[in-house]
Amino acid sequence: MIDDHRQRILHAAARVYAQHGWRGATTRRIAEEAGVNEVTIFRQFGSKGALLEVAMRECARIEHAAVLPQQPVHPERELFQWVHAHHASLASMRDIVRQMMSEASERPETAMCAAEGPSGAFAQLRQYVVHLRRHGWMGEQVETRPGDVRGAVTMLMGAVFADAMNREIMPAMFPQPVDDSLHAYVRIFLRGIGVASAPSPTATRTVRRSNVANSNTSHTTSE
Amino acid sequence: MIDDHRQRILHAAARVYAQHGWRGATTRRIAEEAGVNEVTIFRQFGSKGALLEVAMRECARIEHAAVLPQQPVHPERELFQWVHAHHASLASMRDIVRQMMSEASERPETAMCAAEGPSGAFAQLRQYVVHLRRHGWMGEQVETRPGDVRGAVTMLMGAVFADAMNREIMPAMFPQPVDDSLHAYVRIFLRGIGVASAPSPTATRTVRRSNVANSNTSHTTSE
DNA sequence: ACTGAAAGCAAGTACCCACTTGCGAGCAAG
DNA sequence: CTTGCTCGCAAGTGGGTACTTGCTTTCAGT
Repeated sequence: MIDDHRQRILHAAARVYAQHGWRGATTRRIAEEAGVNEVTIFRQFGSKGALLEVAMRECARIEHAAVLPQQPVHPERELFQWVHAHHASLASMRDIVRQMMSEASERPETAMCAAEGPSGAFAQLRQYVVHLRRHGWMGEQVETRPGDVRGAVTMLMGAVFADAMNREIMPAMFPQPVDDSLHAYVRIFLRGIGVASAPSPTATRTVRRSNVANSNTSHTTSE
Repeated sequence: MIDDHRQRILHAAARVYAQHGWRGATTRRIAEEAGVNEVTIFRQFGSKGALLEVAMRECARIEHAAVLPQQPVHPERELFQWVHAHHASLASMRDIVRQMMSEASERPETAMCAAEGPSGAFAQLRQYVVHLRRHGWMGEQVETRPGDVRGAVTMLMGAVFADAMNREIMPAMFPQPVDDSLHAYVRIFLRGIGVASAPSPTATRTVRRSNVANSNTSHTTSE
């Protein structure tokens, strides 16, 4: 209540920036969108640059609630839910992320800000894969080459990112509804890293033992 | 030779636009970059908008030379080469594509222009999958669900797109060198759509019969 | 009712932008 | 030599933009 104006200005700034980019986000437009006098912006934030910096930092603080479990039970379902949340979160910030990326060369800090979300999700997914292996979900990977698991993680994240960014402007590349695509991504990802529909009991037992033995140094880095 | 200035201005416009976007691509900057007087731009093209339109149309006319064969012989190798070329092409236009996408809402025609390349590649890849199936490379797909093949095509294209666009600004998400990643994408894609390392003879025979049945499609069987 | 902080309003400053105009220099063809 | 074309140069126009200043209004806390 006390900072009603401040919040309104911040949200308006984010909206206008998302639509028109840095140069197009004029103080006049932001003030108009916020229903506030232009001078108020300068009194509150000092300058357009300071305003946008605060607005972007605020915007980057969103974190998608979905979390991958440490003990996989139903990988396909768990991954789909997670991917779905990640996709929704990215899609809701679509315009802002696009602007930030296009200004990466001119204002590098904004690009860093846009990279935070996906990078965190990437790390989460890698950790989940470690748990999958530890709990015996990944087969003998007879055909899997050394870098393929890492590549699969990058591939899934990239596909979800591209889907969230481009679906609306390139309908030809997305013939299926979102959920169908996401399900397909997840299934192909799991097949790609050699996850069957049930964990192999022997592997489960083996890893359980080794987990008890050295619980902290376990082969988390090996993929 | 005769249109030395015109070409210099066009190239300069593309470069400046790629770096600074539409609003940041001022006629002064373009003229400076081209080593030409600002007035020359207006005499040659009439307006900044007309210049950029010509420049973007010119830029979109690039087409990546790689073509997928109609008769698959070594899917992994063929796909990698194709994907590699597509990735290189996208990466070389990275900045321009980013700008175009960020201005999709303000200038829709530029987004259409940016979508041409990927859409064409998408259609090519779908066609290649048809040829793979027709020539017996795809197994009984006992586990493949109806939309998964389409999803796999979208996924591969999306992953390559995201890789080309984001690799440099989000190094955390791309731990491997480009070629390793691309190889992984291709292998996971092939595994995802159920392509083994050699075509199944029974499937080949089956398809051969159906090809004879309706032989209007040119299937170029070489046996 | 009084006070002080915050907001609105009108006007102004200094700059940048797209675009125009007028003029003179080079240069090739008749 | 003249004609015609293109280019460079200098200056200017009208509009937008970030930001400032001075003044008035509003309104909550005392």
